[in-house]
Amino acid sequence: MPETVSNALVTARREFVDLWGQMANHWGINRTMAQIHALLMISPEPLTAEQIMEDLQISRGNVSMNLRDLINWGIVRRTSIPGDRRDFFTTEADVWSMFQIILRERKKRELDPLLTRLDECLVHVGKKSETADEKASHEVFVKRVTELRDFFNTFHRLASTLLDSQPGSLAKAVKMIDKIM
Amino acid sequence: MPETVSNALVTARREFVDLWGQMANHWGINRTMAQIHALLMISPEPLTAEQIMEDLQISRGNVSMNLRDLINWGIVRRTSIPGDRRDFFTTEADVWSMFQIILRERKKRELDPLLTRLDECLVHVGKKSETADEKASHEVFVKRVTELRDFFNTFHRLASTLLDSQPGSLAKAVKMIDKIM
DNA sequence: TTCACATTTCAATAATTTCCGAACGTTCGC
DNA sequence: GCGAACGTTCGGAAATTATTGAAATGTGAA
Repeated sequence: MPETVSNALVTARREFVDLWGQMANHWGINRTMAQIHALLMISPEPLTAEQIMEDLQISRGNVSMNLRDLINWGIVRRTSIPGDRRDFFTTEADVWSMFQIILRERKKRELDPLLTRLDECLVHVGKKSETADEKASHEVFVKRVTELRDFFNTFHRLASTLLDSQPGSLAKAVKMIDKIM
Repeated sequence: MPETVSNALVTARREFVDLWGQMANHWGINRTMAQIHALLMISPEPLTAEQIMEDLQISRGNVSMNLRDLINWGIVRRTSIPGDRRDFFTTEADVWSMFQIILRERKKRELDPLLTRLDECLVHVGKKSETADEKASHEVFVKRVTELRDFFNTFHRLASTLLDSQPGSLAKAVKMIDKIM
């Protein structure tokens, strides 16, 4: 990153990195990880760990571990520059691709296990019950869990669809849905 | 909640409460809050604070504060039973309504501010830059932030649409998106 | 191979979040 | 009014999560 950037740009960059970090909190994501990601997104060229360290004022180890996580998520790549021994890092430039990568990962880590475990709840609860009280409890349980399962199943299908669709599909779909309703 | 529920039902209930609590972590939500919510979802009748306390083995204060948050979110209601001085609590029974309530709240708390602040980033960065390096940085910044803004704007519209749509709309919408692609 | 530097790992520490429980306020029945 | 039951709040403890810093490991050039 050039060191000659203007004040306005520096400020706006900080604002963005900070914003992305704050958003991460809401989404259950480590703040520093999100800040590194933000930094990479707005950098014209790949960055070294040292540059990230200095810009965010965090330790070497912290940068290293969070970069590893980002790479595991699939949204950051390690690149190299000829004649330079250091590792450089970039993030996926295209917003839609980035969204798909994150969606794929969260689906795999959260949605799929959620559906599996909801089904397990239904299996484990069994079929019959004796007393009237218990029957009511049983019925409500099965009803609610089944509804949740169906609901998240819709999301599952939505995610699958979005995962192999073109950029812009979402926007188109939203417009169409608007018309229908 | 009846105390005569069978072992299988008790186990399945615990499984569900636990599952919901774990999911909450991924979504940046307090685990206990989610467990209380789960408990209310699978209860045929409203519960008292004391029942929640005992079931989840947590303190009175913890229950009280988390119920307050749940009520602020709008997904839990305080009800009363004639002849009983205690407060009873229920959650919205319908999954789609629950989804809409949460969506509305998250839109207000996260998406709207996000869009505002992304726009602010674009305003603050200004228009011109001098050096070649800076020009590149500037351009990339504006490009990326604009793309993100547009992307989240699509979500904003989607959310608005879903907020005043009928249950089942999402499922229909998913089918439509499938067709488009 | 050795050197110099780059990178990763991890135990210790710091920061943050969550939670308990005591103290307080309120309401109701007596 | 008084006491009992109920609900809320909040300071600090406990648990969890994030971060550092330094040692260990890896890597490429000569």
